Amino acid sequence: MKIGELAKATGTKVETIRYYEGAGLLPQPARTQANYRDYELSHLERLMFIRRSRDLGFTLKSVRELLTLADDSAEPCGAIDEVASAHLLAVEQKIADLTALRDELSLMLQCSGDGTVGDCRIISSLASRSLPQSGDQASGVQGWQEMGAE
Amino acid sequence: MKIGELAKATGTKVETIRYYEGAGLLPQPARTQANYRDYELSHLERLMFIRRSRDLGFTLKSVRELLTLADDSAEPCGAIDEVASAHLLAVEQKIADLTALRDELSLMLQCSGDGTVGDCRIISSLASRSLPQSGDQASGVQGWQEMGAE
DNA sequence: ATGCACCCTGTAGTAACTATAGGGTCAAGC
DNA sequence: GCTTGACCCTATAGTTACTACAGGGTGCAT
Repeated sequence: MKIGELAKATGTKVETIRYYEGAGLLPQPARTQANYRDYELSHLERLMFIRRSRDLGFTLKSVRELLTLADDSAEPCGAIDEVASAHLLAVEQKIADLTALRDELSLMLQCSGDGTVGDCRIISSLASRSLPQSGDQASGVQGWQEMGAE
Repeated sequence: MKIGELAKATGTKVETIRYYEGAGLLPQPARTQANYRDYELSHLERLMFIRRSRDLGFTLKSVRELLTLADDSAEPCGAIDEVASAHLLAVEQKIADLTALRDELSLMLQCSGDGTVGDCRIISSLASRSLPQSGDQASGVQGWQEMGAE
């Protein structure tokens, strides 16, 4: 199957598939005479694995790890368990962070939009400190930007 | 105050401050004879605003918008309200996504690590489809990676 | 005068794609 | 037989929000 078909079958963009190949996640397929990529079922399956893992929030690094582990099917399950557990923990932490955030945001939004900016609660709420809470910068909610609050 | 002091006072890295200046979020400060940046209180306040907004998950683009709105303090509060509400909505969506994710992950993890990879539930769970659920690729959980599940 | 902590600019690297430029291939229709 | 359009190819640059150099200057203390 050609790359466009594979893309459609997995809901992936063509460029993304080529990117995965370059990143070593998807093995290089055979080529047709015209130098088109020619995929087989195994590629489809592997790509579905990758996409599903990504949907579940695993990084490509983790996916690579999972794939390596999965390829060696004699390996004990423990290593995979570890990757997944670590991820679950991270997800739970992220949920906790976001919940705290949501509470703060909705509190902030009690300022309904009738006054002017001068006495806007949101602005003063954002301006108020409480910032270097625990000293470190890299803590807290980070790395889940571009959620579309423009 | 010098850039290092400002950094310490706000829990921001020096490079990040310079980055904000380049990105037009922080106005260019005066310079000392030695060409060192010389900040004033207004810079400190503005930087705190930026950091707090970032902590609350606003993109730099949104922060820029909020700052522009805040600068014109005669403006009605409505526009600010809009930015913040959109963000709150996005956060709530993200929480819902992550919660669904967590449930799926913890279900997956019922496979305790005693078998071999061959019959690991995690792998087969990841391999199973359910992928092009609603046809579009850009949906679902996306953009909150590097949570450390390596 | 020598070390050290701090400052400067400019560039490249990170993650995971996405988009663009500039081309080649294939099947259909006129 | 030739063009049109949909598809394919490679290679490179752009995105977000930083972070990390490299290579050099400054200020103060010993």
